[in-house]
Parts: sequence; C-alpha cells; structure tokens
Amino acid sequence: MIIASWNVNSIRARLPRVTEWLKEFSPDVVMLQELKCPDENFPRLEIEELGYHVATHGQKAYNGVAILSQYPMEDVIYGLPGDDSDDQARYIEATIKGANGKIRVGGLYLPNGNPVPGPKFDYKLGWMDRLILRAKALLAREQAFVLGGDYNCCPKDEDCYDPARMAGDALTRPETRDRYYSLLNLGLTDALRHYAPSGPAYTYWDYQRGAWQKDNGLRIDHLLLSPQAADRLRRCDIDRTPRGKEKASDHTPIWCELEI
DNA sequence: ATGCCCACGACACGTGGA
Repeated sequence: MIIASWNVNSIRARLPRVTEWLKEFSPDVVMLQELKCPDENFPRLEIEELGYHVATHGQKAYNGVAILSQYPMEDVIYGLPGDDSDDQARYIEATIKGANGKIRVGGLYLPNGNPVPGPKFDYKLGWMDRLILRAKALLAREQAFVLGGDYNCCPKDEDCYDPARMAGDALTRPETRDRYYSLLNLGLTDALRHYAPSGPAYTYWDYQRGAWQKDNGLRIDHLLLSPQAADRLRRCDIDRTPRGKEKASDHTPIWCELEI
C-alpha cells in the first residue's frame, strides 16, 4: 500500500496537477493539505472518477485537509481532538481497510506559527501538544498508523537550505523541534529518515527568489509511523516531479510503501 | 535588497503562507 501526503496549496487551483499525479502514480491513499475551500466546493466527482473514496474537512479560504483512498474508509474524525474552540480545519483521520489488513491514517496541516513570539506561535505549540496526546492515544491501540502531512517543522538545520536565514523562524524554533522530537520519542518513525538518515531531502520550495531553480528548499512534510506500521515499511521517497511543473504547488508529495 | 510569489475573495498595496 502506497500512502502519500501533499500540501496542494488550493485544491481548485491545483486540480489538473493533482489528477495527473493520481493517474500517473496511482497511490492507494493520499493525505491532502491546504485545500482552501469549503467541503461543498471540493472537486469530489473529479477525484472519485479516478477510483478514490474522498473524505474532506475544509473551510473557506484557509487550511483544509482531506484523505483520498482507493480502499473504503471507516470511522472518520474531523478536527484534532482536545480543543472544542479550535475552528481551523487542520486534521482528519480515518481507518483504511486494505486487502491484507487495516491502517489508521491521520492527515494534518500543522500551524505555521509565525511571527514569533505571538498568538500564532502559541497556537502552534498548543496544537503540537494536542497532536502528541493524539499520538499517545493511537499508540495505546497497538496498531499500524501513520501521521502524515505538513508539519511546518524543519527537524534539524540540515532540513533547511539556509539555517542561518531560518534562525528564529517558527519552523526551526527549539520549542517547535522539541515537540516534533517528543512525537518521535514516543516511538514513531520518520519514514524518510529511515532511508535517508541525513542530508537534504526537501519537500517545499518558496515561490519567490527562484527557490526551486536553486534548490533552496525545506523538509517540512513528514510521514511518522507507529511501530506496527514501521515494521511493514518497504520504501519512502519524495516525488519532486510535480514541483517542476507549470502552476505547481510550493510543496511536492512525500510517499511511503507499507506491506499492508 | 529580510522587497521580487501565489491564492483567496471581492478590490485592500487586504491576509496568509513559510
């Protein structure tokens, strides 16, 4: 089973890029972020036509997450548990019933958090604390799961093309990294780093200043696996192809293959 | 030169992204 994550930066603006990638790559499951549209405007039919079940958690103009799956989905939850006052659409979770077993999939769009300090950074850290609690709850089930998406966190300086330029940014702040490593220290596996333990492995390139052409990127999209999922990990990679196309998202897909 | 792009929504040189 191939499970991918892609921040598309508007599903409506990106629909041609998304459908061509689904046709060429045929991932079994895709977590999408930054839909930037309410559920009623999500291009559901166009994606269902390609053989995908669709679960969306959108909102007007900002945020928005979805899970696409070639297998049926069960027990979908919309929104990250732990704060009923949080009205930002940044989390969706579902169980995928594969041919040879099931896996729980959480798709997330973690808050950017800039500027630092400020209420947006406080919101980011609180959101990460809730994600850690959610991961603990899922780990207690002792089943395969993946938490994938745009974490808005460069775990190490090597995950930034220019660490000095990013110093103090919410994506590299120690408070952000501490929480990312708290997640890993629960026993989760950063799937990409299992195969590429160090060095550049970017998933995002700014639209500005020719960042893509100069490979001035960031590694901020991650797939974190529970022990039961990591046991089944067979491959993980970043597909840079979509980033080089016309009308590209500023992010590109990351994917892993699990023996499920 | 910490500016330069992109998308949204409804014109605002507005906001948010990262």
